[in-house]
Amino acid sequence: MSKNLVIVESPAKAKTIEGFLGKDFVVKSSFGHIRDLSKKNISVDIQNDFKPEYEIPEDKKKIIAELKKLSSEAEIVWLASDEDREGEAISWHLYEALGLDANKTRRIVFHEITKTAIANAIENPRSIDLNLVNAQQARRVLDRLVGYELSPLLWKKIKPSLSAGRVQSVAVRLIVEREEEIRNFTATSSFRVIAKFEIDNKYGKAELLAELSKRFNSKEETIAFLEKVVPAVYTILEVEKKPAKKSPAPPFTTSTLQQEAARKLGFPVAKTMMVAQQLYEEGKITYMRTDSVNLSDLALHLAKEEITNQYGKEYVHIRKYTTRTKGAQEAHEAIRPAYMNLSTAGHDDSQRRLYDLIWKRTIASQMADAQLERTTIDIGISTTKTEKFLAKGEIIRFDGFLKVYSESSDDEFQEDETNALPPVEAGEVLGMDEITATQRFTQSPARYTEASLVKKMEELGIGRPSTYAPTISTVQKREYVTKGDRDGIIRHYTQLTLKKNNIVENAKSEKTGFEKSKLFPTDIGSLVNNYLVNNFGKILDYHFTANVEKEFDEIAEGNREWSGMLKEFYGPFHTTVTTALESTEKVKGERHLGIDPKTEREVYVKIGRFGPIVQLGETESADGEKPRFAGLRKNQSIETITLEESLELLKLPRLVGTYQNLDIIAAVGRFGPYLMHNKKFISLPKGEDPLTVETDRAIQIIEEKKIKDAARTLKTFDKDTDLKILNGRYGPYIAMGKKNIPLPKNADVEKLSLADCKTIAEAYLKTKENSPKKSAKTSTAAPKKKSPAKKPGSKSSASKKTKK
DNA sequence: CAGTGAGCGAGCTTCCGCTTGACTT
Repeated sequence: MSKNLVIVESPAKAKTIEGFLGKDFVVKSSFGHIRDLSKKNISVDIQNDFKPEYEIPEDKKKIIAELKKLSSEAEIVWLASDEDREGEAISWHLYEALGLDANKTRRIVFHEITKTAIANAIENPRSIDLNLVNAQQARRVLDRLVGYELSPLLWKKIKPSLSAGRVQSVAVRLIVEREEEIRNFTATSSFRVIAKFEIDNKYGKAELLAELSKRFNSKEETIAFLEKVVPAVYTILEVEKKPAKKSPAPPFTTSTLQQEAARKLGFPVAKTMMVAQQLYEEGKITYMRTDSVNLSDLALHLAKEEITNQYGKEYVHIRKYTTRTKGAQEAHEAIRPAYMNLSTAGHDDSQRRLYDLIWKRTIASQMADAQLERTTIDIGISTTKTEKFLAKGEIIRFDGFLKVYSESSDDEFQEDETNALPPVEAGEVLGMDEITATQRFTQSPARYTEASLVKKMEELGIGRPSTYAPTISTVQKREYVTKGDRDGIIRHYTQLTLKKNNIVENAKSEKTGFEKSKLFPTDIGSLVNNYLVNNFGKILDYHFTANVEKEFDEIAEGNREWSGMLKEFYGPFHTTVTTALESTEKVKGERHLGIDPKTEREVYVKIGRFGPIVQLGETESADGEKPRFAGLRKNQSIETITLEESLELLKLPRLVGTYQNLDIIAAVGRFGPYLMHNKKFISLPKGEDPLTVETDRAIQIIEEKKIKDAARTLKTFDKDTDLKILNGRYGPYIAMGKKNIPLPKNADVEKLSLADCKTIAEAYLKTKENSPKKSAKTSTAAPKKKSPAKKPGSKSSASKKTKK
């Protein structure tokens, strides 16, 4: 009906813009891309200049139908997707899929969502930039070729359902190599010497801590130094004061928001994005997937007003930040509050905290520098010329932006705390209270957190704001990487103290290396990575993306033909894939650990069907004896396990003792350590070791489990002991043999007869057979996927989220 | 929920980037 149809990418944006344009405009959203290569096969005609075969995915058909109808009725269709490579492609796909008429189609772009910006865009339409579209097609096709040729290779060589891609494989590589660095790291130690001086001058009494200009590598050197300074006199040589300043960090991009929300609020990146999305949809913040640090003029103006009102005009310093990130496309503004004068917003705690962070960061970015004064005091030692003590301090003369916000750092081991120093003057002689020399160790590189991995990926130009969080979830879903904690280790160190002319040595210990929510590579992650790095080094290269981006840019500028670029890449790539496929050998990452002294058989560690295992003996041995296997424990890995640890594992299953004339066996299975008694499995509680658990304790655990099971049993039948009604996590259910059948919500357990149960069970199993695509055979391989078992009759059997 | 590991081998898995819901678990 309307004269003008405007199509943007996001519905929230559509709503805002519609308000700015008059009645003659209707604004709709495409919800992102509307066409793509088919998921089922590679969908690229390689022989025919890599022609992509596009289709409209099922969930976009309704949108396309609606847009088609509206566009046929409109006089002018305005394609207003983002002004980057992907946005240009969206416009082109819309043009093609909707069958638009060139004469009534206009391409417009705007950088900020204000009435004037949009009016301005409408005044200055252009046509679709096909070079930019082709650059996007090259990107899309290259990613498809890499992903859909490498993944099947992994299925064949390593394990089904694995995946590889330009982005995810490099992300995994970063984590695997960081782990290697940590493993190869050897800590060295040095002695850090700190003196405590007593000041007593015209300004009063005070204490002054100062560090020696040199660290000693050995205890002997340290002691020699301390002995040398026993008779020393300490004099202040110089007091140097220097002005310094600190500037605020730029406004948030997706990546920096994820980092700060992780550091300051402890949010995983997926949570940050979810909460930001909620705030965006409420109109509280601007778009949350952006690589731009730019703020609109309107935003700057309002920030200035807000800062003046709240803190005074001396706190205002309007700044224009420029993006230095590799490959940034800057189709949006930085992430900022929609209304600068709204200092709090959000419906729940997470929303309020994230909004607060965004508000403060944005406001601070437009505030004055903090003015500091850094003081260094040099303290001379009368008995040596080669060393001196230094005291460093810092005071804030003008807080500026620090009044509102200060950025956190990833560095967990910041040792230098800076505070104000007491007033002193050159020439003063100081009283020495004590000198402490503490052995300090160098730290291994830190494991990545989700957020620090995003930071690294952004630096390398790998991935985009819309994919950081999904990529991190993919590599975890594939079990290449797990998020976990590491207990620290106790480290012993030496401390030497000089006090009242005596040198005392103390042996001390500290806990070090404790890590929480860090990314660890799994064995399969390392295995896949090593295989890919060895065979596809070019793609796994940290600079691969940056290099192809340069070529995409050439295509975008019209200086290069896109199918030619792909041909150059695909030729050698495909040859490598083909040769790799020809060798039929499976990749198992096998390591030979040595020989078991008892049986004199070889011990190996490798990846088995269900994960890493140790193997005792050959698969095809001359004496026909079969090998024995044992799974690795959670905190063990193929790369680090020793022969001794492997032999320990091979001691299982082990006979613990007997109870009620039946054997108790301890072993480790798919779900961790367990006891087996009377053909029943009983998980070993945390802290119990299957290798050492004793009979008495085992009996206790078995009895506890029996009591628990009894509490779980709601009803049994004498005629059929195979069928029971139990109480589970999701309410009462029928346990029939190995199958579990949930009971209807309103079922009265008391009144149910055996026949009733059987009827319910049969009905349930029947619907279950029919509902999934294929009838579920006994699933041999990956038992991960569960068929969506619907409860019969009740559609709204909404089981509320279970908290763990 | 469930507690294997050999070998055979149906039928399936998979990429990156744009965008939101409609669904479980």
